[in-house]
Amino acid sequence: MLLAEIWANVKVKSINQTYTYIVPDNLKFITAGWRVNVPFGRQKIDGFVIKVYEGDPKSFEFELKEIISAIDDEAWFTDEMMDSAKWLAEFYLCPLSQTMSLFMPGDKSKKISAIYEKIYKFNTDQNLDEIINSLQKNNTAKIRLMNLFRSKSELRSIDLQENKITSAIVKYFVDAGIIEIEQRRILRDSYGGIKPEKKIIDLNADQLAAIETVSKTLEAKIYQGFLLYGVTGSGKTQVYIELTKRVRSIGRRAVILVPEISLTGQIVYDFKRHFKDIIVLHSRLSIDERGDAFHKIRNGEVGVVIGARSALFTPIDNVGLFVLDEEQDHSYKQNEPPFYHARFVAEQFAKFHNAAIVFGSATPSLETYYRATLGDLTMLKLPHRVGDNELPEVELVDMREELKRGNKKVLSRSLQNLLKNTLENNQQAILLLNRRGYSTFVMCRECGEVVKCPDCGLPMVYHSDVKLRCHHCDIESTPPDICPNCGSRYIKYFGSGTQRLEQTLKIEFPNAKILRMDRDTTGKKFSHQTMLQKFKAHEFDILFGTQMVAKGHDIENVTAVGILSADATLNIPDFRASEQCFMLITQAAGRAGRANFKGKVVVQAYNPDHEAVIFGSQQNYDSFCEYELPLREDQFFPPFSRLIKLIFTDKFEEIAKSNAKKFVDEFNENFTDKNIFDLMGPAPALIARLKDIFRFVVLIKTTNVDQVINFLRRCDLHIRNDITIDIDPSSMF
DNA sequence: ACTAAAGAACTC
DNA sequence: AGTTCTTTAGTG
Repeated sequence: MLLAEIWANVKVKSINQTYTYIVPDNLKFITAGWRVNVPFGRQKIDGFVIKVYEGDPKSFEFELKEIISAIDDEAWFTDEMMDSAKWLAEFYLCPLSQTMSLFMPGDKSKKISAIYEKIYKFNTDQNLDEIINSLQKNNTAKIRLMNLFRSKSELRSIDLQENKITSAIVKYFVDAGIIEIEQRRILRDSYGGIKPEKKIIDLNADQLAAIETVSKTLEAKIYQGFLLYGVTGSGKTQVYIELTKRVRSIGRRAVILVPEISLTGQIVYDFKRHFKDIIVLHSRLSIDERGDAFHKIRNGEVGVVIGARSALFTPIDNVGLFVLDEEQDHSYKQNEPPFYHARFVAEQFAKFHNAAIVFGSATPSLETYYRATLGDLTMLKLPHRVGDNELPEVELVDMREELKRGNKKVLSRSLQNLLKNTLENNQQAILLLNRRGYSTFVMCRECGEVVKCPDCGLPMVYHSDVKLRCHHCDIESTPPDICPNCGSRYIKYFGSGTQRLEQTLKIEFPNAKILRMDRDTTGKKFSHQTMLQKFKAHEFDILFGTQMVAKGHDIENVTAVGILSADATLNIPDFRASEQCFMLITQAAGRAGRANFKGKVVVQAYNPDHEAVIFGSQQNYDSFCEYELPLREDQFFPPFSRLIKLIFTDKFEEIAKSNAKKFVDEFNENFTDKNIFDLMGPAPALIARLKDIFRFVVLIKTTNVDQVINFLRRCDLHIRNDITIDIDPSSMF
């Protein structure tokens, strides 16, 4: 009898195996990869067919149940998708159902509702002229319909409507066997309307050299990783496009990843100039839209997939090129189960496909940059801006000085003047508010001193119960009234109050049109893009908002950029604080003066002496690396190690803590070489108490992740509900 | 002795 | 996860 191994699509860690079902006669056609409905205990659930084979149901100690039905009309998962899902589940220590769900639009198996339209075709056995001659001359509608077939072989209902042809007339020809009706699936495509003009761009020598280097790998059809390290405005997108052309010309496909939905607009537009068979994928599309996209990809109609990290998980085959634009961006990390990092997954997939992978950035992550210096990735440099536009002039403003001179406003006098001049010249400005994520800290506005933990030196985090906590050492204290460093009373609690900027701007520049852009104002699918388009069309003079205003769009008329509290990121208790601060300044500064005008940037900081701020203002990536890398090596942090973050949770603080401690002891017994396996914690998580559940963090640092992952599996950590495992986490706590 | 509530076990 | 079986706590 035909049996099937099914993986239940129930995202719970304790179900960590396949279940065997009988394949009923009416479903004999199913194979591995089909999605099915099965009875499971007292309920009906959906599941994935892992294997189909001949077997004897009586050889089981229990009665086997039958599969109820198939969900789709074909196998949903290709072999490649299943292999990838298996690898993901193994590496990220999560149930297979979780990683297989990544390859579906929506996490419950749902049949994609296809839309069909009628296509009217002329029966080619017939002679068009003879038919028209045979029609009565006064029946103009019938003649009109037949004449339409002279120019078109197929008609759609729009054509009939436009020519005022009723269904009765169509029916006459259908009954006579002259017209045939075909149902054809309509595939939704929200980006279908974009039809840019072709534009020929000359490539410079650096771009050509990069293209040639990667092309050799493309032609050899082997795996190789590249870092395309190009300053802002150096024409990386053009390199991606040329490489995509090359990979298409040898009959293979390309996957282009961008960090966020908001960034797909520009790159899709650029790619549409050169390619027709593009599909755009991201999580904001409706389930059915994504389903249609999968359908096209599965049919081989798509040559280029562009999208956010989820665009990795499609039925695409024969991929020759992966591109990760802005590879340093943290959006590539999924901060919920299965906590995958698209940068790492894309590289693994490139290995599966024997494909080239290009990581592009003006400010590469230290991980990627370090690998390139080791030769693990091939370094490709684009050191010049296209058209040799000048880099903007950057002025660093010491906000402590501003206060001393009596300016208590959020805008320094320099920035104030810059904005004034910009508006007078009818040019545009971007202001970046640096919100430091979820953590808040306490700082002296006079000397820039931040309250730090006496034990480890990381900034202490301010909590609403008026206490400061170190999230590394579990030490508490009360916030000081006067600065412990200089005795000043100007103590400021950073973390909120950023909304005031909009009011300030309106008062200072009453005639300027101001556009605010942040998470709250960019809800809908395209509003981010429409906002940018409006700003680009100069409907607004000043664009201000959080991080997202700093990211990859070029607007020619922007000549001024201001970064407020540029160094606030430094006070996040995380080893990447400096890197993030540096990146933010560099990226934001790169927005100024991209085309014909030289730009000017004002960077406001309370710690203008910090290397991250100095090198950021100079846009000097190499010096920043020289400064930061030895510090990382010292502390055994990435890129010199990889991290695994474990979070132990429990209703009782003591239990969470002691479970964590128990694990730490077990780990230390197994791994004695601290140069390869090191560990921090347990420490209370940044959000130490979430919904009355206590959370403790253990951070493993290692140069041998695979060995640690195997150890975690041996300890059965992956099936425990009270533990979260995050490999390559984006933050420490 | 009985019932309600909390935990553990199981789902082909 | 959702359901059922098993153990424990609570009650007069």
